[in-house]
Amino acid sequence: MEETKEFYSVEEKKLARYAKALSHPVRVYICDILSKQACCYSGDLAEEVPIARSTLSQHLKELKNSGLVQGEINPPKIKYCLNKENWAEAQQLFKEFFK
Amino acid sequence: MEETKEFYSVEEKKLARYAKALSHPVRVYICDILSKQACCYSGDLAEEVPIARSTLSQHLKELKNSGLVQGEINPPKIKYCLNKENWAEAQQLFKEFFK
DNA sequence: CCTTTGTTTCGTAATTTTACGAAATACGAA
DNA sequence: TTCGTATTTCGTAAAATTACGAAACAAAGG
Repeated sequence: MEETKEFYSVEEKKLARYAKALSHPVRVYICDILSKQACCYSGDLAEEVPIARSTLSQHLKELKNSGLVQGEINPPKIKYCLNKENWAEAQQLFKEFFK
Repeated sequence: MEETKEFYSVEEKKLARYAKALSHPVRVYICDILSKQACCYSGDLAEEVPIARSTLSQHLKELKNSGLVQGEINPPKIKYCLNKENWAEAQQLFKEFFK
């Protein structure tokens, strides 16, 4: 079946993408931390969160792919922060969506 | 590994659940319609949306399970509406989350 | 009762997600 | 260069998601 070219709006697709990034409690938890206390390291999270480091790394990768989070290399650590611009975009999209 | 009993907060889990419900464009689309123009029937959606009726039915089921949407049987049709109470809860959760 | 209408459930397949431990990578320090 | 630390990627497995068409269901109308 030929994809009905761009049936969904850009906003709908963006919102779905951000929602997907937030569809797992650990990713919500990570964002909660990042939004409340600036940046943090993968290792700091690994000590708190009840999952394997490799799994945590996967979740961080997904958050990065969604655009909500960015990682700054600061060897040998990697500092994760919110991506302010995309965070604001997501905020706006959800705000519009719910009203 | 024993699940660290209730590691995530109730809010984090609820938000993840709502986010999951909104993690597919068609479900965002359906909610968009329901939030803008009251209720509608599965068949009305099926005519617009480029997916099989059975697949649409699955998505509606997920929206119902998440609590965002409710269905009223009105034979032989089923009328879908937003669940206002849960909608408001989700709105509030996302609002708090992003600020 | 049989048919039509609107919708969901079933069976199935392909893809994606989630998870883990082991191995790889990258860098600074000894 | 070798070691130690911090983190990611790889390989893999189990479970969930997404999708479809066929079959089932439920109620109204003939």
